[in-house]
Amino acid sequence: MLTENVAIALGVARIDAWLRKRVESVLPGIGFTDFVILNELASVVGGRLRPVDLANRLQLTASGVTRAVLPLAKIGLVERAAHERDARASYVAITQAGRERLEEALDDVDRVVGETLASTITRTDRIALLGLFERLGY
Amino acid sequence: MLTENVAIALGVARIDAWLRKRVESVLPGIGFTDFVILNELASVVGGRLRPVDLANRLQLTASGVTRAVLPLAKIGLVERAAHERDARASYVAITQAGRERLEEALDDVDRVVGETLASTITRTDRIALLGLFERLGY
DNA sequence: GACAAGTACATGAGTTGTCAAGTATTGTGG
DNA sequence: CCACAATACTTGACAACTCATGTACTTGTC
Repeated sequence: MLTENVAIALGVARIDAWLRKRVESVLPGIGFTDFVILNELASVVGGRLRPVDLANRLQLTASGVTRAVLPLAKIGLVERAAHERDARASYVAITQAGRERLEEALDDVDRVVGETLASTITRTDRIALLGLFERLGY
Repeated sequence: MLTENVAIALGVARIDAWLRKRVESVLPGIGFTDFVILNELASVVGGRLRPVDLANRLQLTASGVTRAVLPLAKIGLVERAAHERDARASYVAITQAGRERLEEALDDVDRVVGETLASTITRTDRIALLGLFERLGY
């Protein structure tokens, strides 16, 4: 017998898998993580973050960020820059090309998520979900 | 600027990553996917499913199921059985040991999810989420 | 009843994440 | 001011998934 808590964990996992699959299928040449990274960078002033901060925000590890950023830098959507005051640290910054690719992706994602959820999610659900995300600090 | 739809996709992904990380840390010697597989098998009459059905329910591919089931069968939590009428197909069935391990896992997962969500999720959130899962057919 | 098409599953190769360990740099207490 | 802890990142080894493909079997069609 499932408790409410377990049902929530399983349900969230399932919705995530479902949405992620659909979102990835429309992303223009980048993966879901790439999309999230670009979005996170674009959302902060200066458009740049240290890898370690990126990792914390995205529930990734530092090495995960290192590996994800590498190909993004190679195709010019982000670039690495040295930290002014700490030679250990560095920055990952979104480029103009990255912002353009992100804009494109945002449109596609909005559309596909809308289509996916349209028939099942109510206005009340949306408000509850968005409120929950806000309280969780997202 | 994020639309509601995009915010939902990102928020769900974030909650999933958060919950999954905590759940995995308490599971007794099995991974999150293993837990979900055992739970799925235990929830159907007969306690068995064809790999392809398991894949559909869990948003996995057939090969993902093949690979996940292998180690579970090796430690005796599930067993494979031939299909009576179709020699192409087979069954994955949960064993008694599997059910016992699942019981144990369910307790742990309930506790850790409760602790993780207690401070941030409201009664209204719970009802909204559970209602949403139900409408999505879970 | 033979053969094309479809279904169920397995396997090889690639991707993307983790963890553990290593390097370089910075901060700090005696 | 210097040894030592902490921080930021990278790298190698591994795990878990996907996609593309292969094999075995079944089904529909003529």
